[in-house]
Amino acid sequence: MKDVAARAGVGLKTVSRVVNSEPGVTPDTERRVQEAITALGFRRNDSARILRKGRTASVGLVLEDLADPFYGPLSRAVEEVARDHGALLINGSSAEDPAREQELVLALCARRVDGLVVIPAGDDHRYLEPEISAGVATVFVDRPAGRINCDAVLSDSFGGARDAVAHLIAHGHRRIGFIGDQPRIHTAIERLRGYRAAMSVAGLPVNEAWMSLGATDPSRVLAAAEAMLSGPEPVTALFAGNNRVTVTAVRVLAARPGRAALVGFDDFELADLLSPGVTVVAQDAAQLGRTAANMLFRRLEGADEEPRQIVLPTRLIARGSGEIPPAHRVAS
Amino acid sequence: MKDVAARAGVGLKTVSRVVNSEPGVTPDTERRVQEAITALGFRRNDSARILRKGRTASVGLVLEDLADPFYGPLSRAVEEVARDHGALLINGSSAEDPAREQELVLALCARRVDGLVVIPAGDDHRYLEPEISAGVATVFVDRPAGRINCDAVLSDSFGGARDAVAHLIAHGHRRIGFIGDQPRIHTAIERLRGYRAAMSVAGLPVNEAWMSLGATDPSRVLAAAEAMLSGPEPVTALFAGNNRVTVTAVRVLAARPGRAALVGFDDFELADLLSPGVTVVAQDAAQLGRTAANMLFRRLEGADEEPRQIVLPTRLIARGSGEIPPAHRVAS
DNA sequence: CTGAAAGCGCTTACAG
DNA sequence: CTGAAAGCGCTTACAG
Repeated sequence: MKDVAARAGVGLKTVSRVVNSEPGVTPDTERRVQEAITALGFRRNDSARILRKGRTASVGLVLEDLADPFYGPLSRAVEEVARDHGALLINGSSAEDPAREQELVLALCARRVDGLVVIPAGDDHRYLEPEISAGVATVFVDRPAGRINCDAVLSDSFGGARDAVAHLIAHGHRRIGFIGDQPRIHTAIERLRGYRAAMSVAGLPVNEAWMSLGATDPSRVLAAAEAMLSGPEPVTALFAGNNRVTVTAVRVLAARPGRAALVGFDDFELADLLSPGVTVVAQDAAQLGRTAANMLFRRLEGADEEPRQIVLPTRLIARGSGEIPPAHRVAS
Repeated sequence: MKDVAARAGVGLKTVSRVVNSEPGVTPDTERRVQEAITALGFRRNDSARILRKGRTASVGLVLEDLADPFYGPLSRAVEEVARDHGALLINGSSAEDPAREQELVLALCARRVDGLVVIPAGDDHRYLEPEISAGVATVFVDRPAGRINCDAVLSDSFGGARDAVAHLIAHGHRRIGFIGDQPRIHTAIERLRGYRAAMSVAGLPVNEAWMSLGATDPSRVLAAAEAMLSGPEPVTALFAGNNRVTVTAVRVLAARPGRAALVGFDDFELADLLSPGVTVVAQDAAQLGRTAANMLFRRLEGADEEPRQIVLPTRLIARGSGEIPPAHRVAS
């Protein structure tokens, strides 16, 4: 910039004005500055600008896994809102590891992102307190913050799970298995609660062997499903706690004779084209991201309300797999 | 930092040393500084650090659409490599709009990302020349740069398409339709070339009505597929130019009597569980991202070779849809 | 309409 | 082992 000013024979401030298209520069001066800019190949350094201005026009997004199809539309929605506000998106995957989540979040804070959208892996976010009081707006998505009071946008995991299980019960099932995410994760606990509530309302007993929380990698889910579908008290239906579990459950069931019923949490592409179509409790990932991002920018524009929690409804979509009746030898 | 130094009764440089855990500080001094840091809630401002150091430890990733399942694993792979090198990922979607691509790329350059991984939407990247000569390492992925000489990592679109179409021909098809992406996009042209090559090698005539390039939104693809499958010279098989097209083609075919054959470019989740399973030419999205990111960091570490183009092989996976013979009335 | 001075919060190069 | 000075490349607040 100094070189540009020298070459154009003007002051630094004038160059700054031209670069930012501020008013108050004669057309003639502007032309000289523009010429110097192209001649010297000048490119404004936004780091310096940021240092001076205080705002970085960037927001951080921390999620579990960029490669998970559930997070694609969510990220995209956050990005679009950020773009509308002239902000870039810096993001990273926690790989469901709380230590890595914290490392990422703090790295983002050190970069002075204006705000943070977090899909937490951990359940203790007190490490964020200094950052939040220093002014980093933060909104949690999909799962609430742990041990701090913070904005959050969630899906109705409890209600959705309850509806899913009630649906299976309405189709005659009495022995229903639940395979969910790790118990550290809020949605896993909520969906388990919903499962229990539906069973309890229907007056059905629950066997501990019908509930399995843990990692959602295929091998773990496969083992859990096989165990529930075999043994002395086999389940006649499965409720899968998220899209990763559902996909593996579909594979397990396709490979077995005498199909058990299945309802999955999260919709997924082509679920309707499988045979049978997969009945799901759908949540709107894009809407989740959009709502969170809007909340974030409202905070950034100075909204000074108490932290809020927004819960978005889920929707049961019947496609066939959830309407399969219990196998004959199992009918009550 | 000044406040911390004052409170601890030391110089600025000592605080800097503690913050960066550099050697040469007495344990006692260090303790005093640490105390001041926590008491004052000090958080290092990386913007200032970046301004001074020159390197931002961040790389930009510009892709078409974060929500497209093809880019999820690719992004994740780039992120992992960046993480191994201590860099963060800033990313954005071009939405297949060349102007938006350029806007994003230049915004990333103004932030002084160390390097750039670009899945281009446009076909003219001369706007990047000043940036590249200023030292921004750049690697293109999935599609090469246009009108500049730059590193690129591609899948073998031509070979993969040729194999796909040859596979259909080997199963008796003579009238084969190709539905691809917009002709501005390199992969669309290459896959069309592969289609033509396979037809030509087999001595089969090609009807212009059997080739349709354009947007990959469902309505356009649906119309194109319906047109090819109807009319005076209906095709008996479809070759879908990417995963978005394939998914719509699966829907179209499922809704029609007398199934046409289908081979898709790009593998996708659950392709094997559909009925019939969908035969695809698979490319390894994660490998594409990983290779590109490694290339980028090699450049950042000073590798000063000529720009290279790496082409990764594709793999045909037969699952049923590509092995359906032509309908009877159509057999030659 | 234009510019000189001060400063954003760090690090570098140097001296003690 | 420790620190004062200069500077990274911009913008802000002010004066002319």
